[in-house]
Amino acid sequence: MAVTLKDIAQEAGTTVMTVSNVINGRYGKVSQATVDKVRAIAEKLDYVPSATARSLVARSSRLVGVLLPDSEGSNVLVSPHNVAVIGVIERMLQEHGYYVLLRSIPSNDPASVTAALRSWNLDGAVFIGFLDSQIRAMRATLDTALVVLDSYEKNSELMNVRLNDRKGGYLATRHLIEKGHTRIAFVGPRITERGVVKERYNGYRKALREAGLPVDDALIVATDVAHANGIEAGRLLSDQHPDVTAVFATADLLAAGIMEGVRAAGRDVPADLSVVGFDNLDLATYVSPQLTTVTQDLTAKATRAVELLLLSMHSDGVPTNETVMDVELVERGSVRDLTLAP
Amino acid sequence: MAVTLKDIAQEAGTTVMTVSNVINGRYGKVSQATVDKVRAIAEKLDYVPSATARSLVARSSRLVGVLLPDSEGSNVLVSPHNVAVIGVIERMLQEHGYYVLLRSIPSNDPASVTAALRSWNLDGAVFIGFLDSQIRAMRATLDTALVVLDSYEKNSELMNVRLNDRKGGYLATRHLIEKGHTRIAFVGPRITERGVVKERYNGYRKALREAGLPVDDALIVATDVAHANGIEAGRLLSDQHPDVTAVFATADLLAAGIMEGVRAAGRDVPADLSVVGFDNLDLATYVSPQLTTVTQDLTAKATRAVELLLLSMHSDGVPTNETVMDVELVERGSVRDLTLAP
DNA sequence: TTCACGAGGTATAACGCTAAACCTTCGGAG
DNA sequence: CTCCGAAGGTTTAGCGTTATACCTCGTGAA
Repeated sequence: MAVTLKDIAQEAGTTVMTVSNVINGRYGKVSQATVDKVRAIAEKLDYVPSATARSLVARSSRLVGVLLPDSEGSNVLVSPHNVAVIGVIERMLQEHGYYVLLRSIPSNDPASVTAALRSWNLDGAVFIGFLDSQIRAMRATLDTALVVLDSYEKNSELMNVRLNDRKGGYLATRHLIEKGHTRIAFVGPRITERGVVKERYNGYRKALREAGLPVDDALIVATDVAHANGIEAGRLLSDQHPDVTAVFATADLLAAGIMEGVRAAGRDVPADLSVVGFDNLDLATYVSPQLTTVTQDLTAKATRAVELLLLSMHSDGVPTNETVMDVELVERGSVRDLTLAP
Repeated sequence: MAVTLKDIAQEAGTTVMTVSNVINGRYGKVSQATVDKVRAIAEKLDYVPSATARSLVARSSRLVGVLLPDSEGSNVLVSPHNVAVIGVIERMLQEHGYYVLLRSIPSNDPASVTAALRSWNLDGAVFIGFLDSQIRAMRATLDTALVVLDSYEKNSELMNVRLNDRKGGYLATRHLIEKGHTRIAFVGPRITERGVVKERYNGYRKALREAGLPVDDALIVATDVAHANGIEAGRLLSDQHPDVTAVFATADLLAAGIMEGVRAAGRDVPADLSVVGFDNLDLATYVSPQLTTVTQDLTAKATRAVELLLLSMHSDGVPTNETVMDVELVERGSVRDLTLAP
């Protein structure tokens, strides 16, 4: 049985309220002698205040939900990005005295779980990696301060922190152009109306246009972003598009696969085909040649998200609508410089 | 302001207690008419019971702590293993009506945070990836049902779920022996009195002895388990031990590095050197040749851990002391069969 | 001498919920 | 016609805290 204020009060021969005052540093109302006595007893009994009781009266739980989609067995935790992000978020919230309630959300019926979460009276929530439709469903049932990571919905009052994917696509493609490439393939998931891929594609287009190069739809390879898909894409590219000298892949995993596929087809990276990825996974430095890729500052992203969340938890005005985090290109060994003598 | 039992009672013209009975399915005490009315109103007002209030009276929080060590910026979440494990744990606990409180613990002063956690009156806790000394410190302050993942402490009353690392080392080495290798290096962290590495090493020794092969300390390479260390080790092995035809590396990351180092030294895997790893990371299938490695069933491990935890949460008797999960060898392309004609 | 005031408390109520004891009514059984 | 028990409640108390209002001194000013 846990020690309560009452226990301390009894032993100190005073009231619960006085003990509470001491524990919470509300001196002013208490004599030094009492403070000392209560302090000593609390220490001796190893008193820890009850978070639940406090939540009840304070009408604030000090709990922040971190919600991830759970698609039958493999949830988004799996992405190394999100893992790092969650780590940073947890640590920051901890510093501010908040606790993290981790919850995976069934993709088919997100609202069912958010309803359950509401019972915890969360002070805030972070959504990571959800589809827009899911976000909308959850936001409706869960009633808290809220920040979303990586949403691409336009017309919303959500606080959203996402990457500058367009710039990423642009930087990758421009880099290839600067190195003398003119036939540059775009490999990634099917391009939709809006979303990450569309953004990256827009950056790709922009770079091409800016350089006066044609945008050739034949150079767009639509595929999933797993390693195996990359291998296939690399083969295909080598076989059917021998004129292509460079690829921008929307994910490192894909890029790594492409490198292997190209090699399997008897060609070489970067001699015959240059590759730029996106994400800067650890993997990018494990492959050889090491992968030139687009990188983001995960810590900065997570930090920004928590800052925004804390802000909107403490003041009711929603401060910003969308924060777009910067990206950079990391040059490594997977791009050949065609402007040098052959 | 959240809807409470009181609100419903008012609107239904009855008492809080009756509403509580209806909400919790304690019929028997309530007429069908009342049940229906209260139900309807609760639905209409979108009532969700307060978890904090319930915790307070039930003296059980429905909260399970999942604790991870946090060593200045990069916590153990980073390991893909633990990520998967946490995912499974969360989902299982969710099914049983528990919520997960995720917490990273400063490695230097673990007890400070566990004290704070105690205020949540956790129903249980899972420790993942801690050192024995830390576990002891935390166990002392945190007073709950408890299950530990991957501890190698012997003499304890902890419930511990760990891998059969010894068997892993044994299987890897035996496989190499079966393929005709006799000079087999062991690459991994320094071997300590007890712990993962020691266990794997014991397995390695056992396989060698069993085959009547000498155990040569010169073939033990102590190193960290990062990719870069692997490269170095691969080089070193190629340069200084040309007679060695096979390596057992205690981690896939290391194994992948070794493969690269060997290649950098102008030799080939598996032609000149065979490599077996440990972990079966995704990476193992991304490298070429694909890595032969020791694998574990992460889901089984996480499941077992939660089962044990639930057990010890519900009954006070500590059921088991240590559960050792099985491992298997996955054969892929990084081992050469020397018994075939050259 | 009286009064106001501050210092150092104590008492009460409330947060939202549940367990347990306590009231009504009503329809039989004795 | 009295008493009993069941059905369908209601009341009271309590989980561990905190906010707020309320007491009781002793001191210094009027």
